[in-house]
Amino acid sequence: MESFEHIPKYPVQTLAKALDILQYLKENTSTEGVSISEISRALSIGKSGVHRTLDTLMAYGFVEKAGANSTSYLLGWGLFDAGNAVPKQHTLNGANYIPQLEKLCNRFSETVNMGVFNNYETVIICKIEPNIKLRTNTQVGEREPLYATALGKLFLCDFTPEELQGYFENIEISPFAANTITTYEKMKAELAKIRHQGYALDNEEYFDGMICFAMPIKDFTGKTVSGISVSGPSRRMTAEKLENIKESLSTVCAQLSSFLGYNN
Amino acid sequence: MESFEHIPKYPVQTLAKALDILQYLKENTSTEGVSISEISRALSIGKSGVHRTLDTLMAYGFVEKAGANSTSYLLGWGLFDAGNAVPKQHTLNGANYIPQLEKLCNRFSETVNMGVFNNYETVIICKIEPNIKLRTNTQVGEREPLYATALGKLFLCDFTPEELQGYFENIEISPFAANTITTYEKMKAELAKIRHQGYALDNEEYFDGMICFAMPIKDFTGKTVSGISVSGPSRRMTAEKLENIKESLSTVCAQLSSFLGYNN
DNA sequence: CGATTTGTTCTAATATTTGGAACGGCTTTC
DNA sequence: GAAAGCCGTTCCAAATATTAGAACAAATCG
Repeated sequence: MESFEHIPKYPVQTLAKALDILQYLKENTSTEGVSISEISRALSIGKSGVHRTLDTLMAYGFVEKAGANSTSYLLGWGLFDAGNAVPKQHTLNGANYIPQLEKLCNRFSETVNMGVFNNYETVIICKIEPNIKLRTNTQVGEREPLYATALGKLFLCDFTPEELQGYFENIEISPFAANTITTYEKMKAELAKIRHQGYALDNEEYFDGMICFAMPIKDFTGKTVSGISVSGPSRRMTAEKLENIKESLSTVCAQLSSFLGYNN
Repeated sequence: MESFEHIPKYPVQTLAKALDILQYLKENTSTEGVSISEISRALSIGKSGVHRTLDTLMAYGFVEKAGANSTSYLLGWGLFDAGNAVPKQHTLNGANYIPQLEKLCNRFSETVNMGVFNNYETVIICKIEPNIKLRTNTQVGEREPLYATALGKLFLCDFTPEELQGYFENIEISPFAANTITTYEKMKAELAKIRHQGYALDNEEYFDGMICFAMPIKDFTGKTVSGISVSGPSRRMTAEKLENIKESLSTVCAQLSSFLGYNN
């Protein structure tokens, strides 16, 4: 996995430690926050260093104290804000794609996801659900593995055989569901099929009982920069419905791709 | 103005510079990215330092290169990721407020917003709309000025007269709509009224033809940390309706405030 | 009520960051 | 087409900022 990540030649260690702390804070799920001592122990950084780092991060709103008389820390709204600025700088921003995703959601009454490729994972950047009461496991901002999802396989299509092999050698493969593709060879064949078809199908490869149909959005270089998926329970995703989804998605993705300068 | 910000006793300067760079990157609106030299000039940090810092930030996905062969930088999806984790661990999260906001939205068939105070602006953290087809200009994660909105004025209520004056001297005032309050004196009177009433009204101060009613959520220190607003076209926001909104919001905000330890 | 653990402060030793200079590649300009 | 300028990148030694650990008071636990 390391070979895929960007490794700075001249890392700023102080900053790296601060980002490690931020990452550790992010993994906290409670609203109680995390104490300085806990961070110190977990990351093997001196208490005083953690203290000073959190103090500085707090000045920028990236972390906050957890509340009442708490001395524990949470991620702060300044980080929320900064995070929400990210999509605006990326190429698809001007395309006004959300109404299109909503139309797709309304038409098929299934969950519509949009994802981008980042650091050998898919980041869900937009999610439209048919019924607000039905919540699936994934949420905006979360990451999904490439090899087990329809969106992810679209991104894998841009990998050379060597890159794909490297990917499979470096990541930890988990059989999430009945049909998860777990070997390089099978994936190679699958990707060939996807490239030929122009769409990807996740047939119970990530969640048992769930099928996901996805198509790519490409930029002017032909690279798949994003993708849209429609997913639902297998029994509702009939062949006929999938065919209709394919047609609709095809139109939307072609339009967004041309927005990015993709021809043909 | 400064007195509001948290000033670390022992700042980690290296980290502070990195966060300055991140903030500068955030202000960029284009999809072209920002060059190392530009950042270096703008923030008076040596080119090599900017380079090394960006390299480290890139390793964590907080920034990205703008394109395959580009040497300019954009905010990265790792930051998006981190930002989306913020609401999940915030104190109000445990209050499970979204259903309450939805109830408000359903009851009045108007847009319900929730905002928090951060860095002298309001950050919209949740937005519930009665009809998905009607879109207002604001979106989750975006910032609104304090002086022109109902939510913002709630936060201004915590300012001392000196702080308020400093605020008005340091920000750029734009008359967004017919009734935008643009002077310190008028705002001072308005805030006194709001403090007395316990709610804030934006009567066509941000968008012409739009009225917004807001009430504060306070934490254990009595500080207004968040607020909820209901907004709609003036003709629909009758006195009677506003009275009903006031009652409903009052209940919800009191409940959420007590959740944060606010007494009385 | 004693024992532990917490956050915070301080200091001196250390390792880190720093900015400037140098380099090669690229674009612009004359 | 040559030269000048700007770019990102690398390197280095000087100097600064960070670090870990100890010390302390306050809070928590048994």
